[in-house]
Amino acid sequence: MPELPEVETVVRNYRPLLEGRTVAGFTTRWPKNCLPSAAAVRRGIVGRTILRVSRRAKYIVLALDNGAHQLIHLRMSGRFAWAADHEKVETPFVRAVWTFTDGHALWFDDARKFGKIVHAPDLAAATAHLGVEPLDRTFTAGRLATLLTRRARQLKPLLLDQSVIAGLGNIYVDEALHMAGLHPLTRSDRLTPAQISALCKSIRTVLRTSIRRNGTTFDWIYPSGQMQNYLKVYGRTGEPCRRCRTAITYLKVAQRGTHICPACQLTAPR
DNA sequence: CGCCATGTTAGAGG
DNA sequence: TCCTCTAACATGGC
Repeated sequence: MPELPEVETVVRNYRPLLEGRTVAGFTTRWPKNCLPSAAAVRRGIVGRTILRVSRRAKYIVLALDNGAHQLIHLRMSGRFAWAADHEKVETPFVRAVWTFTDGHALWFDDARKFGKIVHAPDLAAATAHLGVEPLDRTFTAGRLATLLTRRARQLKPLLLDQSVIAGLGNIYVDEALHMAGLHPLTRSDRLTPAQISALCKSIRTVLRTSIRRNGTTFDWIYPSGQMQNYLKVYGRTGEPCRRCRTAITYLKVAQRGTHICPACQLTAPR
């Protein structure tokens, strides 16, 4: 389910539910998801009060009252469910449950079991591998130019690399490249300053637009998003480009399904 | 059955 | 050292 806009939407929805609540218990039915271990995750959060809920890249960050943090990554199919006062909400693929001292509960449902729950005594260390936040004010055309030019990589996989830019995923990279008129196989060190500037602007616009629409909804995993109705290329193979009416084509780039308008995104590969 | 999937990472090979 | 590609994780939907 999650790229940056979807995770941001989850954070905004769950912030008022979680902040100020104290964890009474934590159980997991898939211990492999817990890092460094299920015991460490449980010990790290039971008895703690959640002070703040925020987001770093695609991680949901719970700031605890002892200075430690818990990070949750939804990966492909993770989602939260909320149970009011002692209510039973047995979702289909429950992998973990947090219970709170007032009887409420948070459920982590994750069909594919790729999601991660991480105990982080040191938040900075736990997130040190992550690159720049694309919606941060430090993400400028100049900064992007440095990131692109210091390497000679295919543009799309570079934008998906979380250690370079943190938060973009398959949908929004395709959307941003289309908006900027760039082919996903363009070499990262061969963009003109104007193209880099356009790409920077497109990334920020696409992400902000999606957050405004509560993210993209494809299936039961992530309800209530509206961005799927506004996508320009992702999932639109064979349909006409909204700009030039040329049929959207599908290709594989770095093993990921990729959607482009072959007329609007003509920049030379290699 | 075969192929697809909003993510990430380890390992092989050039 | 850097880059690219494959396989793997595990499961559901079409």
